Amino acid sequence: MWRSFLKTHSTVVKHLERRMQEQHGLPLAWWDVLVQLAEGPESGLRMGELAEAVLLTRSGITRLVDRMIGEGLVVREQCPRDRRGYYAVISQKGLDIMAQVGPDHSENAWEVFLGHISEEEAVMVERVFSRVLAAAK
Amino acid sequence: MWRSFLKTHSTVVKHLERRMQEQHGLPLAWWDVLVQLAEGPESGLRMGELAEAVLLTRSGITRLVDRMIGEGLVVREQCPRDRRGYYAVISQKGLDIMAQVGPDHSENAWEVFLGHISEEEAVMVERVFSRVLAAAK
DNA sequence: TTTCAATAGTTGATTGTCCAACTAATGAAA
DNA sequence: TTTCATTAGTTGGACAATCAACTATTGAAA
Repeated sequence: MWRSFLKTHSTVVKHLERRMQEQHGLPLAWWDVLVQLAEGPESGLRMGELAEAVLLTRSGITRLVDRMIGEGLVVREQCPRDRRGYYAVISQKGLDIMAQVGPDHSENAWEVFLGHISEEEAVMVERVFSRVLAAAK
Repeated sequence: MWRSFLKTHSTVVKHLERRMQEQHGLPLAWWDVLVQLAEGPESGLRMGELAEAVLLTRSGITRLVDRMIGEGLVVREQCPRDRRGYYAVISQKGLDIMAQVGPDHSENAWEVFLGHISEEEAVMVERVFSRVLAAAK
């Protein structure tokens, strides 16, 4: 069971990564960042919050955001209350890209993962993993 | 559900990785290789088979095995039937290390993952993931 | 028997992530 | 008010994985 968990993760993530790269030339990690920023508050997310949300270290997120700024998908804004801090904010171009990529990504995710799992199963798996996460915290 | 899947994977793998590094100074990937070789045939596994089993590319496994040979955990043996091919074979030292690491690793895996999942849940999750994998193949 | 596309594995170059060390700013205690 | 441990984020260096290109070998078709 542990092994099928690992293999499923690897297979599915690689599949989604490859598809998104082919279809839009976008790394999956960039998509994750865009989603977090779009779902979060208008003002953006602090670097540390974003790092946690996308499962990277602080230094990892610094560099990822740097690359995305280089492509104009994200903007860095200084935090007025705490001058050590910065917000990462999604740009209009970032929003445009999301609109293009989103439908394809959903279709891919459905094709390779969600489409093979029933409603009850999803609920069940969700419940199990939440329990694991709560304990690991 | 997708997100809890990703987060669980990340959290659990990082936890096991860290514990194994602290307790025995061994990367998790090395453990995976040792397990595959110990479970496989006496003669060892072809590089390509091993790559597939531990979810790496051929070039990835070449380098990983190189490192493990450097530490004396694995031996490379030429395949007599096909002179392009090589077997990776676990050494006595590799077997000794497994004996030391195994119990701790099992305990860690139980503590952070398996211990929070009931028998029926495990069966269920296994079934779901097998279905996903069969379709992705 | 010769040819040549396919296969096994390695290597060079690149990439993305991490750790450790660092700078700058914060805020609570003396 | 001064001090200093803590926190936010960045940076240099290391490392492991990838892709593309390469060598050597295989085996089937001409």
